[in-house]
Amino acid sequence: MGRGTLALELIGKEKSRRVTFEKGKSSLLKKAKEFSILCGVDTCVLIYGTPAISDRLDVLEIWPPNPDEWKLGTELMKARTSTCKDLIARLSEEEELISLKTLLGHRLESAKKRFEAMKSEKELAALLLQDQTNNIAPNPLMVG
Amino acid sequence: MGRGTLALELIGKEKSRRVTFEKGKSSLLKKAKEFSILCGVDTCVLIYGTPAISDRLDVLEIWPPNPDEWKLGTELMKARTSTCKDLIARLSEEEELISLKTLLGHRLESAKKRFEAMKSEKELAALLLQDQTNNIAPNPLMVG
DNA sequence: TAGACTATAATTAGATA
DNA sequence: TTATCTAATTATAGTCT
Repeated sequence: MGRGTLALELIGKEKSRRVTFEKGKSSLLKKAKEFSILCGVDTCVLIYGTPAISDRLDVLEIWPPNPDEWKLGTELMKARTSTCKDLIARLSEEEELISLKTLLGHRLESAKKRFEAMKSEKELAALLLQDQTNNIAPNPLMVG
Repeated sequence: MGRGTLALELIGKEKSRRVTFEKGKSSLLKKAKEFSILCGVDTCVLIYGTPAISDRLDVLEIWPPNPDEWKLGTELMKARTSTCKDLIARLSEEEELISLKTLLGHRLESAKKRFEAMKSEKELAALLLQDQTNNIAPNPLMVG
């Protein structure tokens, strides 16, 4: 599209790829928001920008934004993210399991073990509280 | 867009809304696929089409398609869905928790309890196996 | 009912600042 | 760098089959 036509394959030039990534991400999320509002359906987009985009870190981007990461509480932001909360609220127990299996696949087992390893409710509460005040640190396993 | 311009609000007429939903879904997923290929990033889209679209059932749509639901094993389909598998494979433990918190939010606790209630590895294996052979049945809690 | 058409709106690749 | 511009292309709302 635009001045020239692009083949449907990985963009070779890193600079062009990064520019197209930033433009395309905005466009995709805008489209998802429009679609969600016009049709009254909850929509969620996950983008895992590595390694073609970020050569040093893995970046998992989630739309609508993670409620834990909200810095401002304006009505506008609340409105923009309400669909995600509704989605969460309406997920049944079975659908949670289906979502988990789909998104986590064969790593379901390790997630289960992780949950079981949590000794107390306090530990979980502390973890949730921590992410509300700090940015999410790059995972040490992924760096270097 | 098109012949007229549409306000950014829920489309009132059910027929128009359903048509826009079908068109918009195709467009959104096409855009996601293009974005994913051009920029070399893994992308996942969840659409929860209820109750504005489907008045009787809740329909959770996932792109790329849920591997558990594949009926055909062509190379094309494998290629189209490989990004989702890669996404899953590369999720770190921390990122799993972040994803879980975002997608499940306040229902994290109930999911945790559900996992803990599973008595043995055999139970989980049986559940996974069951969904590979059967279609996912509509949740009785959601119907009627 | 679902698909094709099309005038118009929206997007965007490359260029430029 | 990051933002803006714009010709070229794609998407689509309403209409017609």
